[in-house]
Amino acid sequence: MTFHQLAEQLEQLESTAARLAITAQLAILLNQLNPDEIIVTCYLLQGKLLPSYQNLEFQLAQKLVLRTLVLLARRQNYLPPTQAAVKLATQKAGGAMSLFAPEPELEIRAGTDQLAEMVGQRFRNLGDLGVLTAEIKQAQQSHAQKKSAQKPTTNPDILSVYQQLLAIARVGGTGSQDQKQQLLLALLEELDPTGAKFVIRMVMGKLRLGFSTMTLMDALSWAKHGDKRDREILELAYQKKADIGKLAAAYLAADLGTKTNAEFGTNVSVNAGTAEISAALESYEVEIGVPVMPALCQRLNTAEEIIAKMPRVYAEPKYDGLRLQIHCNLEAGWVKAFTRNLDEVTAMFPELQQGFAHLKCRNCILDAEAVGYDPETGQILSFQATITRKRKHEVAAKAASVPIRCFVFDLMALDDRSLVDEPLSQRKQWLQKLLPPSAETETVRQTRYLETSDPETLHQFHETQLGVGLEGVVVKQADSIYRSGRKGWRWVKIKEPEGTSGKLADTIDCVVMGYYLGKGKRTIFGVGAFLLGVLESDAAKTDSGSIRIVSVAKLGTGLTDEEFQLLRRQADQMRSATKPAIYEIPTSLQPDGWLEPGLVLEIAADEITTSPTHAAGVSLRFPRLVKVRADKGWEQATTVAELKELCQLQSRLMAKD
DNA sequence: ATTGCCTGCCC
DNA sequence: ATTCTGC
DNA sequence: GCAGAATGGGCAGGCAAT
Repeated sequence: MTFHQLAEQLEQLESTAARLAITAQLAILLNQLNPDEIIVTCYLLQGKLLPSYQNLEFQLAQKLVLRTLVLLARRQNYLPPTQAAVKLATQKAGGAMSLFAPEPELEIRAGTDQLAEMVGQRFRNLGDLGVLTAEIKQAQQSHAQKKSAQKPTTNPDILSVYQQLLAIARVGGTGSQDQKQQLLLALLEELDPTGAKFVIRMVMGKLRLGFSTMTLMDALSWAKHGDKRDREILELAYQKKADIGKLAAAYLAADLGTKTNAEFGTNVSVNAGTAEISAALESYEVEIGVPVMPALCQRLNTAEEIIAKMPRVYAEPKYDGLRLQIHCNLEAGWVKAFTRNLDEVTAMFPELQQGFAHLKCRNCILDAEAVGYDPETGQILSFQATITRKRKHEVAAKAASVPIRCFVFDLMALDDRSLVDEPLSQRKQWLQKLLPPSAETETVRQTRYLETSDPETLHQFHETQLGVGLEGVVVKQADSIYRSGRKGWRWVKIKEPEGTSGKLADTIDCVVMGYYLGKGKRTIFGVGAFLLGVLESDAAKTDSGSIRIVSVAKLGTGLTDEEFQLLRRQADQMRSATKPAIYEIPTSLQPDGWLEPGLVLEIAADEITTSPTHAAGVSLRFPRLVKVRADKGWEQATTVAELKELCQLQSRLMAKD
C-alpha cells in the first residue's frame, strides 16, 4: 500500500470520534495490508519505529522538526495566512471565535530570520506540526500548479517511508542534526500534503487520532471477525510480550496466507476457531529476558473505599523510586532489568548481577521498586537522588555513591513457569521461598506487607508509612492474578482528597504571571498552561516596593475545559506587552503572553522540590489547580520563605527513617 | 573545555 | 506523574 | 470505567555553539 493511501484513511479517522467506528475503520485498513506492512504500520500508528524494549529514538522533535519546516517553507515560498484570513477561516468553520484574542503583533527583531519567526508563530496558532506541514505542502502544490510545472511525485509505499524514518533515527554523531533535517526534508518532498502531515505526527510520536494500543487490538479482532471477540486473548498475549507489530502479524497470519489480492480491502470474515487462534499466538508465552507489561495502580480516596472493593488485601509501603522488572536467568548466568516503560537498563545497575546471583532458582521474573540509599547511614534517598542512577556514563562511581536497594514485591515467572495467572497469595508464597529473610542483602529485599480486611488497620498502616517519609501504601487484592495496566480492582494506592492529609497537606496560592499557547485539543482554548509565581521580599531592602514575584511552576492540569477558557478570557483583561518589572523568571520559561499580577490560583502538589530552573529556587512536584481564588489579591499569595519551610519539613521527615 | 539547547524518560 | 472528557 | 490526550518537575546524554 502506498503511504498516501494510508494517510487518506488516517485523514478519515481524524473526523471519527466514536470508538466503535474508529475500530471498524482501522479493521478495514488492517485488512488491506500485507504481512510486512501490518507490522510496520502497527508501530507507525503508535508513533514508534520498534517495540519499546528495542531502543531506537528519533532524537528529532519539536524544535528540529520546526527548523526542518522552515527549510521546507523557504524552498516552497510559503507564507502563512494573515491574521484576518485565519479569523475568517475559523468563523467559517464554526469555531468559537470569542475564545480568540488576537496574539501580540509579531516582533521582528533586527537580525532574526523573519520566515523562521512566521513559521514558529503559525505553529503556535495551529497547535499541530502535522497540520502546519500539510499547509506548507499545500502552498507548494498551488505554487507548482501556478507554474504548471508539477514535480513528479514518487508516491512511496509504507515500507519505503518506514525505511526512511529508520534511517533518520539511526543517524548520530557530529553533524547528525543537519543530516536528520535533510533526510526528513527529502522525505517530505516525496509526499503529498496529507502524507506529510502524518509522517510528521509519527516523528512527533503522536497521531492524535483518538486511538492507541487498546483500540488497535480491538481492531485486530474486528479485522478477522467483525467484532471484538478476540480482544481479551490479544490483550493477554500483548501483556506477555509487548510487541504489537509481531502480535498483529501472528494473529492475522492465518488469514493473510490464504488471502488473494482481490480480497484485500474487503472486510471478509474468516472463520478461525479458538484452536487456530491459540496456535497463532502460541509463541506468546512469558519469556525470561522479554519484558512483561507491568501492573499499575488504580487510585481511591480512603481505606474504606478500598476494602469495599477488595475485601482481603495485602498492603505494602510505596517507595518513591524507579520501578524495575528484573529477569534472572541464573543457569545462563545473567540478570536483566527493565523500567516501567520497558526500556532495558541492565547496564545502569551493575549491582543487580551480584544481587540476584544467589537466588535458589533456575530463572525468574521479579517486580520491584529500586531506591537509592546512603551507603554510610543506610538512609533511603529521595526520588531526585535515586534517578541520578539512570545514566550511561560513570556508572561504577555512581553505583558506589548511590547504591540501590531493590524492594521486590512480586514474582511473575519462576523456573520456566509463568505465574501471572496465579493468585497474589500464591505468588507471595513462592516469593517468600525464593527470597526468605536469610537471602536478603543490602541490594535485595522483599517488600514487607500487611494482610488485612479492616479499613482502620489499613488506614493506620498508610499513615505510618507517610510518617516515615514514604509515599503511603499500595493495596493489593489478596487473590488477584497479575494483569498489566490499571483495569479492574487489583492494585490500588490511597490518594486522599486535595489538601486533607498526605505528604503535602498544604495548598499553595500562586500568582499567574503568563500563559503558554496549547497544542492539540488545547489549541482552541488559546492556552495550554499557565506560568505561576510566588512572592519574595528582598531582605536587603525593607520598603514594600522591594517585593518581587518569582516563577515557581507551570500549571497544565486540574482545569476543566471550561475553566481553561474562562481563565484565558480573564487573562486577556490583564495582558501586558512586556514582562512586568517585579517578575523574575529564567528566559527558558518565557511565556507566550505576559499578565499583570492579579489572578491567584490555589495549587495542590505532592512535594516541594529544590529547583535548578525556577526563580523561586524551589518548585512543585505534580502541580494541579484546586481552585480559582477570586477572593485573594496577589499580595496575599504564598511566599518563597513559606515554601522553603515546607520543603524542610519534608526533609526532616525523610531523615527520621 | 565549557555551556546551553534539545530530547527522551523517570516520576 | 495528574487530570479531564467522550463514549 | 475505559481509553486517550492534554499537561507538570527534573534528571542524563547528545550535539552545537562558544
